[in-house]
Amino acid sequence: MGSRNRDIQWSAMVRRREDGAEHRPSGTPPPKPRRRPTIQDLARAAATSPSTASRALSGNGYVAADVRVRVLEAAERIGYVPDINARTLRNRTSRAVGVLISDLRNPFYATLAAGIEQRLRSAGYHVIVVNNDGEEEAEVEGARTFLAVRVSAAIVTPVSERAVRMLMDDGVPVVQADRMVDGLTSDGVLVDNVQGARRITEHLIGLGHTRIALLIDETDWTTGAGRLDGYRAALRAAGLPMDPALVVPTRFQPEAAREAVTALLARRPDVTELFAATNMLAEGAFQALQRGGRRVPEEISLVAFDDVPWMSMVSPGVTTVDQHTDDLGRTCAQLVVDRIAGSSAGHTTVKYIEPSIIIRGSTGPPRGSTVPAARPEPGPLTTSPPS
Amino acid sequence: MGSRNRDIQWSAMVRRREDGAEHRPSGTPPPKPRRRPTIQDLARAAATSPSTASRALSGNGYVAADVRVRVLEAAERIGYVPDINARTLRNRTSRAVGVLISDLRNPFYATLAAGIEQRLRSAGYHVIVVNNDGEEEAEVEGARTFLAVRVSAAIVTPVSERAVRMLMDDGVPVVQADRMVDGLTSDGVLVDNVQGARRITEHLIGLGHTRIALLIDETDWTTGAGRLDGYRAALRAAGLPMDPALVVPTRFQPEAAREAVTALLARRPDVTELFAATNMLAEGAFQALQRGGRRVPEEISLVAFDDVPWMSMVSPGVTTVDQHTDDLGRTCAQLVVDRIAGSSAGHTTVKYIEPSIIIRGSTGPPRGSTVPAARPEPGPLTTSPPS
DNA sequence: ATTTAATGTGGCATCGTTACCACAGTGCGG
DNA sequence: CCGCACTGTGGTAACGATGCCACATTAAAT
Repeated sequence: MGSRNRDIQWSAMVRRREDGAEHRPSGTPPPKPRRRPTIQDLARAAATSPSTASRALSGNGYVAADVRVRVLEAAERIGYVPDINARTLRNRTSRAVGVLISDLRNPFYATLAAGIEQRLRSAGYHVIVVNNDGEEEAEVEGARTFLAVRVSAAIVTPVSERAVRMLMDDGVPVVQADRMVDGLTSDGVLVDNVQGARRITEHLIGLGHTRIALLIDETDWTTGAGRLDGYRAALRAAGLPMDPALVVPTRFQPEAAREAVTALLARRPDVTELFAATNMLAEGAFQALQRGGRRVPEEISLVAFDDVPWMSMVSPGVTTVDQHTDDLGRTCAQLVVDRIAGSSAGHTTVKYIEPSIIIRGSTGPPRGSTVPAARPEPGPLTTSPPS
Repeated sequence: MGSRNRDIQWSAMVRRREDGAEHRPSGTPPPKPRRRPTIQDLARAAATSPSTASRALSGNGYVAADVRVRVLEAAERIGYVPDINARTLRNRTSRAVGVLISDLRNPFYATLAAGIEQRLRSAGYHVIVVNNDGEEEAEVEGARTFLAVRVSAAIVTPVSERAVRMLMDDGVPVVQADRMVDGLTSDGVLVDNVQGARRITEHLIGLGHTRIALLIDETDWTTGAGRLDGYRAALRAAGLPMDPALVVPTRFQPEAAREAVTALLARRPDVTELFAATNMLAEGAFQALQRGGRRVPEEISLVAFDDVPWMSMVSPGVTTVDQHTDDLGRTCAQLVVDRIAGSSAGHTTVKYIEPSIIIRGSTGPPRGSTVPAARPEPGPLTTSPPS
């Protein structure tokens, strides 16, 4: 399959083709693309008409058994591959779905995309991926691309209202993933942020923490707002004081979070617990604690929302809310499939993914607590049923 | 933008639309897609002909200035978006590029895809992503999809020979990424695996290690073969014995690597250094060391090939070979752009990405060494120039 | 004044596929 | 024996965009 001979691979930075192809001056257009066999060629090869060949391939309408076989064999023989563009043009509907996400480099979005692609592919769709890097312009540009290729649906982790609205205005079914634009009625799959945040906060309270800082980058979306609400609800329910200074705003980058945490710890040495609202913020928080030489969880505990790989690699592992991102992606894809099939016509569906809590070593009783530390390390374990 | 009001978001698991749309029984096809304006509609709206409208939009051929303005305004007004399928059909060339990769959930591939998408998007292409999960069947299926949509090029991290060959046989320009199928002459972007492995092995030898185990999952591809060769070359150059029992084969999953490492350490307690050939293997190796209670790097050192996020989060951080994956992806995309533009016609290009070494805390002198440990922790630092 | 060039415009065929329709056989019941 | 349902086939017209070509108008050159 591959080469075992490194010398061959290694011999040159640039290999030149040795075939007889004339050297064409650079700048000239590439050689005319080889003409691909059309259904006309196929019909000829199978000694029938294009209409019949089409019916034989698609299974719509009458075709004699032997003719069908002839057509299929001929298709195989001449390497016929139908032109999706022509088909889409004619049928006015495609098997393409647009996926518009914020940042493939973030494992959350990568996993989401993987889940979406997996299910859509097995349902016979292909996926056009546009990354928007969190920028509205790129998002709108992506939406325009989706309209241009006539995708039959789009899955979007929205950054702004415009893109989703554009798509919906044009009649493209949209599934919003992870968060939804307020006021736009589309299908969606959300995580139960309130419940996840509340449950993990309760876990902390149960350990004896009373001064829990929440590190958060936005509260404009249901994600941030829900996590804040869950945090507050847990405090309220436990009758704990709600100290506004413990809700620490930050930008979304790890570096920003790191600085925010460092500043917080200097300002409020009484904090015994950090709750990072996203995996990026958790990254910064973790680094701040590490560089500050804080022992976790003896001096200070840490929890996160959104489980990503590094959290189970570090020690102590980070206690976190598992969003079941893969499932989130697959569910989005399923809604798309249902919507296209028409089985969800007449109403929109918003599904909630029930997150679970993964308790690792980063949480323990607050320092000075009389309760002996019962650390479940090693080996992450889940305390809630799968969603 | 988003909702601050969790109660609204929260009120129901499934919201039903309140508009007057009649409830259609499920199973029936969705309502007819709203007819999108065509270039005919645009021409009418701009009081001109389709030909002129086309010229006005594309900039090919003569159009009076005022007419151009009228057309552009009309396009904006009626929301005209050209149909890519019709255009592709007519032009026999598209702005779509297929990307066929192994595993979006692996940060290596996710980053690669992100780099590819980024550059292609800025060059005006859109990307069709197919994940093959390392399976040949899925890969071939993906290639078939690319042929069907008439992509103008494809970027592939090959799993088998078939898919790449299929594409090339059909005249689709292919850029092979990370590894290349032996005997197929296409553009490609590879990492200088030999050099990377050699340099990091030399680093270990410089620290005093002599019994360095290489954990590796395959040597059939240039990736594995190159890393093995680099490892051997460094040993040879240093005059160290080449113990075949220290080249440890394993399957590619972290779990397999974990078991392989555990078994190795039991069998060969004299090993002072582990070199994991991929990020997945490093994950397993790291876990094995952690669970086995080995102190790193005092008892045993660890290095990896391919830097992924968790390696800089754990402590000690993992010394590793940085493949500049993002750059790898962007370079692939650039080759595609050049190939389509015809500027690389007449020869194929294979580019090598020069990796660099990131020294973190997981490497130190072997136990029993008289040289005092000079640990550069904390703070990763790069010892080589960027590629 | 007449040719020639430059600027502009619209008609038309085409890309490859499919659905609709007309039509041709066959078998069967009345 | 005729009509009718059923099976099966191929012709044809679209889907929407575009580039070629013919043609029209004006400006410039002889």
